[in-house]
Amino acid sequence: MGRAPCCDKASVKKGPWSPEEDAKLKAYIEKYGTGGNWIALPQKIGLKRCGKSCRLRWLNYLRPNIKHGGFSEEEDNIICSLYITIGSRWSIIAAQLPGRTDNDIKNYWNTKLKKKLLGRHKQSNNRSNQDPNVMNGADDTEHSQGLSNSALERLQLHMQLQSLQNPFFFNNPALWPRLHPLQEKMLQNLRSLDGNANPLLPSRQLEQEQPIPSVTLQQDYLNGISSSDVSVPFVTENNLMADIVQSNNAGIPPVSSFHAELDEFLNNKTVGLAQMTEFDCFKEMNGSKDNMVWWSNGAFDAKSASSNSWESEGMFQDYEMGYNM
DNA sequence: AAAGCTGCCAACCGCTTTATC
DNA sequence: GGATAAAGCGGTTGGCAGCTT
Repeated sequence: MGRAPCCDKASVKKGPWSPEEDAKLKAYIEKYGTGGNWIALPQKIGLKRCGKSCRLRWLNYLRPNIKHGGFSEEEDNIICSLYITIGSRWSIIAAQLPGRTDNDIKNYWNTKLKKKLLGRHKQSNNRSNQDPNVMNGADDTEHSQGLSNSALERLQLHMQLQSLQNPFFFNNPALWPRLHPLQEKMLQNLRSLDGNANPLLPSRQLEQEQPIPSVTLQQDYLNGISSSDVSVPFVTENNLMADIVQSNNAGIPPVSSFHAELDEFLNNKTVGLAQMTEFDCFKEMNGSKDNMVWWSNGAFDAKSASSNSWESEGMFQDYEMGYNM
């Protein structure tokens, strides 16, 4: 038995909003607010619209200070950084970009930014096909049935940036940081799908080849640091995010090399072998728990933070999906 | 000039989370 | 603590505009 519809589908209007409807909704909300009940709102003002539709229209279009289009490079950087870090949590990403809506950012990512990043790398990687340690472009996604596109994209972006920016580092597995077991598992799964021949993924020995229950993995991930190896912090998304956002909130240029490199990358600057600064996203994430202050420092509303924080089980879905294959 | 293609974006759908009783 | 309703969220779709052939 399904859930009851929020409104009478037959009697509500669908499709684009007319200027009259916009004016009605805007005038009412500006005067009285939403009254805490979107469902009842359209009836109050005589709109033949679903409450959800009204809410969406207000949030994405009518709300004051909404910006449309014209994303700046700084915004590109933030979106890209956060996407790599947390995936398609558009509401969280939007919370870091004043005036932007989650829908806007989502559309922008899907139609432009993703192509700008993955597309360009596809070209650059085609030129370096001879090197099995250098990854291919986004098309390899097709070979990875079962893995979420979001997780895969993020992984690809991580690694593509690594390989582009620092071939020396990338070709020397000994220099690689220790990954979280989940991340290792994802890499291994990706490799195994291609019979280990997928040039997207360089071969890398797992240090400990033993099955880990997903519950344990989740717990480890929540802890951020392995209880058995405190000296080598795992790659956590939180720490990178804290860096990215703290830089942004302070209104100062980003201090992280990740940001700088990403900025350079987005601006299509050439990076040669001579420029071997250690571009290491992972290193950026080796912060302390203090970095977590971002989550509660008012950078975005606490409700959003709580409902979307790492303690939400959903964040592990991508990883688990890969692990459980 | 017109048909087909592609990119973009507003809006919808349905699932999940949160709040309330 | 469970049931229900509302809100929030992310994925998907439909339609329009501009471009290509």
